[in-house]
Amino acid sequence: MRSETRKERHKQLVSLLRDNPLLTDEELAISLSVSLSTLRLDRGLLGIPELRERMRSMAENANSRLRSLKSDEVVGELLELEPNVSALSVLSATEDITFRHTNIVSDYYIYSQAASLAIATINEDMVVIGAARIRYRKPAFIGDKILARSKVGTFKGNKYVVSVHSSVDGKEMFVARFVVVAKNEFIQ
Amino acid sequence: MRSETRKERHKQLVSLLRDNPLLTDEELAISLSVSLSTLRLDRGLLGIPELRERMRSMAENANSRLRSLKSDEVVGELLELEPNVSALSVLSATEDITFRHTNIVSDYYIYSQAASLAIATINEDMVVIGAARIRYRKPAFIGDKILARSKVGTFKGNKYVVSVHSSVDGKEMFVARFVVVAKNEFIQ
DNA sequence: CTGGTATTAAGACCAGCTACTAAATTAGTG
DNA sequence: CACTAATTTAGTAGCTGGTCTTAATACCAG
Repeated sequence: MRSETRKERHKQLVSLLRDNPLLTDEELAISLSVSLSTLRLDRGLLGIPELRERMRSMAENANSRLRSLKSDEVVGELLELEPNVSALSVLSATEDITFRHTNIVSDYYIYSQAASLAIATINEDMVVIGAARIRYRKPAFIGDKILARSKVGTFKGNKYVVSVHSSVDGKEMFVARFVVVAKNEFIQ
Repeated sequence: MRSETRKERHKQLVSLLRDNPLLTDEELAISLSVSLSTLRLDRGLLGIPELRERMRSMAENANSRLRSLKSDEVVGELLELEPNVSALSVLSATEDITFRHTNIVSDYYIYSQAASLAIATINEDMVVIGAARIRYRKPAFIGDKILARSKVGTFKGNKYVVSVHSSVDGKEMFVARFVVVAKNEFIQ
C-alpha cells in the first residue's frame, strides 16, 4: 500500500479547494497533474461534492452570511426602529462569529451589532461613529440570541449620544455609549 | 400593444428572483405559468443571467466577505510584536471593508484591527476585551494603509490596559484604550 | 384580411459533471 | 523474475440547466 503520493495529493486537493472552492475538476486535475478520472475518483473518496454543488451551498448561505456581516448595513436583524429614539436588533451566534475556535462570540461582532444599531437609530443620510465607551460584562456563546437595544440620549447639533445594551436571556452582556456624528456634507 | 401582461410578468419575475435567486428557469416558468421559451425570452430582455451565473456570483462574494473579517483572528497583518509591551499591524483598505458603498472604511474594521492587535499584544493563552474607550478622529478611505500601534500601559493581576493608535500617512485617525482581561480558567 | 407583437415549439449545442466499465500502469511481495 | 493487488487512466452514455437559432402559432387592432 504505497499510497503516500495519493495521501499527499488528497491534502493538496483539500488545500486547493480551501483557497478557491470554485475550481472545476479540469483545473484541479491540471494543478495536481493527474487525469480527470483520477481527480474525480479522489474527490469521490474525500466526499467532496462537484463544483455546482459547492457553488449552490455557498450561494445558499451567502445569503445568511450576507445578512449577518454587512448585508445592508446592520449586523444582526433589525426588529424595531423608532427613528431618533430607539431600536432593537437580534444577532444569532453561529460558529462563524466565534473567537479562535472557542464557543465564545468574538467581540468584533458584538461591537459591530451595537455600532450598526446605533447608526441605524439615527435618521440622517450619512452617519458615523465618532467615539465610544464600551464594556463587555459577560461572554456570549454559540447558540445565544443577542438582543441589542439602543436609546438616543442627548443630541447637540450633529452629535447624538446613543447608548446600547446587549443581553442574552435577559442578562446584560455588553453596554456601550456611542457618540454618533451626522455628516451633512458628503465627504469625498 | 397588449404587453400589460408581459410587464406585469416581468415585475413578478424580478420579485420572485429577489426572494429566491436560486430558482431554475423551469420553476420560474411554472410559477408564472408560461412556457420555458417565454421565460427565457423574458429573462433575456431583463438582462438577468442564468441560474448558474447567479450562483457563481453569489458564491464569489460570499468568499471575499468571509475572508475579510475574521480571516484568522488578527484583522490586518501583524508586523511587529514584543509580547506584553507593544505591537504593530497594518490593514489595507479595500473596497469590501467600506461603509455603505462609500469610499470610507467602516468603523467595524478599524475597531477590529485595534482590538485584535490589543489581544495579540498580550502574551497569555486566553484573552478577551473587557472594556474600551475609543475615538475616531478622521475617516480612512479605500487605498489607505492603516497602521495600528499598541502599547501596554499598566497591568494589575489579570487586567492589562492597552492603548492603540491607528494612523494613515502619519496622521492619527483613531485612538483607543482597551482593558484586556486574561482568563486563566477556560470558560465553558 | 393583413401586419405586428407575443408566445411557444423544436433542434442543435455546450459545460461540467455522474455512473459505469474496462484497460493500462505501477508498486510490492514471494 | 513473475504474479497480484492497488492505482491510474480512458472511454462511453446520460443528466441538468442552460445557450442560440429558426420556425410555427395565437392574438389583436386597424
